Amino acid sequence: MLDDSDKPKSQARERFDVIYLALRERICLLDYPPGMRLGEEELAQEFGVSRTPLRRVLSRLETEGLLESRQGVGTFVTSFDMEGLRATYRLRLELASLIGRLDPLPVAPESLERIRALIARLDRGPRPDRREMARLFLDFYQESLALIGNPPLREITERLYFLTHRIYLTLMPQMDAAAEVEIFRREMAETLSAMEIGDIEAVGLIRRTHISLCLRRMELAPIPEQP
Amino acid sequence: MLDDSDKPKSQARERFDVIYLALRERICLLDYPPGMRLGEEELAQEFGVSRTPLRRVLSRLETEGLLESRQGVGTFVTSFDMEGLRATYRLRLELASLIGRLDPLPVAPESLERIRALIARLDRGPRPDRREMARLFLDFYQESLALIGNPPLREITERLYFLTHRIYLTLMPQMDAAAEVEIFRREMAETLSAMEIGDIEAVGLIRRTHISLCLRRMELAPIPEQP
DNA sequence: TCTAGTCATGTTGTATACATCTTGGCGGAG
DNA sequence: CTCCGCCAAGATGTATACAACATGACTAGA
Repeated sequence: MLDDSDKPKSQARERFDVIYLALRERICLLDYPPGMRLGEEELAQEFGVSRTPLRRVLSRLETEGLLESRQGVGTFVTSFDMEGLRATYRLRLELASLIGRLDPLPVAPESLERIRALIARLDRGPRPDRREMARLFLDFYQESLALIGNPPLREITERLYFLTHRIYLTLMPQMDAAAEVEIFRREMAETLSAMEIGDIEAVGLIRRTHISLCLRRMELAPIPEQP
Repeated sequence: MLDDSDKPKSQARERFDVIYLALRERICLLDYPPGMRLGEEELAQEFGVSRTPLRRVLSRLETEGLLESRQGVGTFVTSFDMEGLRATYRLRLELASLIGRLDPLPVAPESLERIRALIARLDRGPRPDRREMARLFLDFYQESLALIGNPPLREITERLYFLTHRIYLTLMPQMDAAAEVEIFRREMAETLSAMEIGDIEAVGLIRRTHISLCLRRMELAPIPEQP
């Protein structure tokens, strides 16, 4: 999705990508939490464009399930009930085991370095707050996506991550924060080991395991979400 | 995708769906073949709306990979090179085996009737032309989709079908027409048998097999497509 | 004749004004 | 006091005019 290929993009498409990526990141980092209303006019002013191109971005985010527009009311960040969350997680789980089977890409040395840096960021700093955790998750999964050589699989995996991982983040405060940090640290370390020996299949299986365990922990979390 | 749930849709969304489904079907049936240019003004007039809501539909079809807009040039129906086709088919193949594992839905009796009617349509009539075949494929796969209880999996499976099956149709004239018809007939009959005993897992595996064989036959077809 | 430059033409992209819809508050009748 | 209905305000959806852009034909020069 949003191929970062080197061919020149038109200026219009460039603008679209900037706004799209910015809004998607804000939703993913919970700067725009589920249920929040977004004002089209306000956003258009912020990015220095009219409502027309901005609405194009919002429309796409809506088809991806991140937003929901209701005429006369507003545009809102979506949430998930546990049933929808479970369905999506079960699919993500199956897709994870495919990344090693469908055209895996070779591991880039810089990718290993970046993951080591992420682990160091987690170890050195004090206890990270939720937003810092969200940022770390995002940066880490970017490296995972880089291993997927099958274009539609990469696009779908990315989309489902942005769709559901933010819900996990909203449930984090009701979970054992220190434990979650430690689990994430272990996932990064395990993934790094697998990548170092070039075993992409193992990377997929590690991720599959953690997606499954993550879903289980969410199901045990006390408060359900209202759609 | 485009949930046919019974809750009332706003008038705007209703219009969007009508136009979206109409254009997607035309692309899928090769009424709009790969490479064809679509005029926004012309389409807007046909559907009795202005360019604004029409462009919303075109924008979505573009993110789904069915269209490609270039400023100052036009909006074109996309094609695929063999590499992209192979990647997408390999993913479709893996997804097919999931439909029996992820929340399969019970078989509706009317669905069995409709499939029997499709087989009868193929047996009674004369040798069907390509467009009639495209219509039969579409109607048949609609019944397959109805078995997928996992919403994101159903949406993705549907989207990838509309994205690539039309390419198979463009290659059909260079293949053994009678053989292709017979293969399709057998797939429908096999699927019907599996559905009659409620074995959705088998439905998925049958489909997986035929997707794999279909890709192989396409790879052997003489003329490659230009992107 | 060939070639390079110019511009007219038609397309998609953008800005803006207006239409349509939902919601919440206000006010009067019971 | 309660409840029903109306209306005003603000949101998204739509229509239209204009800008930006790519293409091909045409022309002038070598």
